[in-house]
Amino acid sequence: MKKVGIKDIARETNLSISTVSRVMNGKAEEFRISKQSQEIILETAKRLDYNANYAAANLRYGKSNTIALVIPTLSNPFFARLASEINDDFITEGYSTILGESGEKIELEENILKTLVSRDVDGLVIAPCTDSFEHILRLRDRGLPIVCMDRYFKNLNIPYVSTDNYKGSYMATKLLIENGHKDILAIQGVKKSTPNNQRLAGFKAALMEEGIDTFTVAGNDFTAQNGYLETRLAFQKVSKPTAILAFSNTIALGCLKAIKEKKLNVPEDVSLICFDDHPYLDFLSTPLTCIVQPETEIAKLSARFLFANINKTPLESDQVLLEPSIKMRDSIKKL
Amino acid sequence: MKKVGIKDIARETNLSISTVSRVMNGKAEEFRISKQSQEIILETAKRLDYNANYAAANLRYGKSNTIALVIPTLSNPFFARLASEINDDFITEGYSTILGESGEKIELEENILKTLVSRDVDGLVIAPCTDSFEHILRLRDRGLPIVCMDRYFKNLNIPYVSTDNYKGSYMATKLLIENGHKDILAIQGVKKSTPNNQRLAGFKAALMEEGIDTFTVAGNDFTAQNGYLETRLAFQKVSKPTAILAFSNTIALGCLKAIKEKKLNVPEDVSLICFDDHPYLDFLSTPLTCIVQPETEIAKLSARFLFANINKTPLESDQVLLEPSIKMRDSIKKL
DNA sequence: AGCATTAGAACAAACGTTTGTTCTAATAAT
DNA sequence: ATTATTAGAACAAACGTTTGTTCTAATGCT
Repeated sequence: MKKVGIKDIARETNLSISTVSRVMNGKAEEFRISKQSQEIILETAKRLDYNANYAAANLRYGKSNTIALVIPTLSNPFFARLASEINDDFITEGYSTILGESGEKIELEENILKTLVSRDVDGLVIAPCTDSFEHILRLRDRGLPIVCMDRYFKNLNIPYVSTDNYKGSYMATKLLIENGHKDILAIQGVKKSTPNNQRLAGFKAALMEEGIDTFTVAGNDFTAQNGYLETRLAFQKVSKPTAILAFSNTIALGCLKAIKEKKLNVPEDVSLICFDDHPYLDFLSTPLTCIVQPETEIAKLSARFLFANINKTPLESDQVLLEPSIKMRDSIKKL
Repeated sequence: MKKVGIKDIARETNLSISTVSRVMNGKAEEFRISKQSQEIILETAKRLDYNANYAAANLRYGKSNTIALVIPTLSNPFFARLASEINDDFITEGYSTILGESGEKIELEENILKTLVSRDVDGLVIAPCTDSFEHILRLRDRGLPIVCMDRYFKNLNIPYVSTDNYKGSYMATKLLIENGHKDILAIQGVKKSTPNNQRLAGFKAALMEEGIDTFTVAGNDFTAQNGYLETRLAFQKVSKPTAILAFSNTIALGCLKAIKEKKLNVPEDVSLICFDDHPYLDFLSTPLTCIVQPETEIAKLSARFLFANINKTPLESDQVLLEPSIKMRDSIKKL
């Protein structure tokens, strides 16, 4: 692809390369380039349709104006939302985002990070897919600004922003219990992820507090399939749960499918509550009560933390858990 | 960020930079580097945790191994799906994807494309947000491999892959008519996009064929809000539509909301059919019949076309419309 | 008039690769 | 023994910027 460079403009205007460079970078005043030269340069730049070569600039300047966003998958609407929001923030700060999807596979995640270093990204926002962190730490130790989003490492002084998943899960479980449920099935997502662990802990803590020790935890993926399978399994047992806590709305969708197949209804036959809000939850046959995460704030804060890190602006605190809330709809039955 | 380069390896091994480069690029045999040298280079590369500097390689080699993906927004699940699928394909071909979201704003789209050129992307897959194409053509004329995905320009010999939206809309409308509907409201999305135009045309053609001339077209955005607003408006009129054709499932969600507010039901009071399938459609209070697009194939084919273009492998045809299909659920009432 | 200052711009090195060319031993051929 | 060949590797230019330094007129000062 033919490109018009700074050099072409220099030739065209009979000015030097450095002069052109300075004008194009807004350093004209600083280097007292005459108004006249400035004008003629800007004009020919427009006329020739000049495009800076970032690779060259990057090489020289040591900055790529590029940020890596690494998430499990865009097909989970929760992450798609986050990605969309944070991409916006990156753009407005003058960065482009390079997308990485780990597909919840640690080897893939490691590979992605490797190529990112090669691409010389200026920062990384990641939702790590497991609890392994050596590869991330290695980058941090090399000085790459990093923030964990949604998923994080508690004891690793890497900035993070996530929801207080423990609390969300605790609240949801309490709600279920308050409504008389004593036999609750929790269908979890990816086992080694922080949110999942926290949700599990919150779930158990709430049960413990109420002296309930009959519960089941099943599942291993934030997918509808997982929700479907585990729900089917649960309903084959003799003692069926009266309520299900799904660790994501995608999982809940699977639950719904299994429940429907059994010709059962929510909440008459089973109560259901799940993590992550979504517009469609309002229109399901039974609108689903859910734990909502403040996605926009998560994205905004993650971006803020990252740029603080990049620009070396000290920050009071860069590890935060945002408050979840519960959106009441109609999927919980009072027993 | 400190980085280990080819130079460090050269110093460490007492071999020359070029030798190291050749080994790292798998050109060892070609340049008859001794087995011994190869081994020692590979080993120290691993030991030092070497990371290629793509910016430098790009500058020299003129290739960035980067592809730009420009879509309206990730918060539309349809595009999120496409993005996820095609990102996969890019990765497996050894490319990274740079993400661009136009937010349906042409100025933004133009800006994005401008910075992409600067970033020296090797290719572009775009779902253009309007019918304006000069900025895209300019890139094509400079030799940038481009393919349009979902949205395209009919007479512009830029490769594209999309669904036959005319047909999809035609089929859907026919279905409605066959079920006795004569007063149909079409709620459209972004007006100047090809899919929207095609859907509109298909809708009208089907009506025409049946000699029906009472119909309404409203709306201007692929959002739930738009669907909500237009549905409300429609129900304020004296002659209410008996069926709605929503140009996206996001729009349909808005319809549903308005319908629910009016204490009406689908399909008893209004029939509803929409574009784009999604798992949650199965679990709505009334499972929605929809026109499904072959997203995976769209992504796969787009990637194929792009790489054919990049690798200059001639292609029989690179402008295709894939077949839509209708997934029957329960949202259409026989009048 | 002579020197110092300044405005305006050019020069040239450097960033980390890739790659065409050249160099140096060692081996093979005569 | 001398020359030709070859294996193995080093040299050096180039990619398009950015930026510290240097250059050249022109102006200001005494």
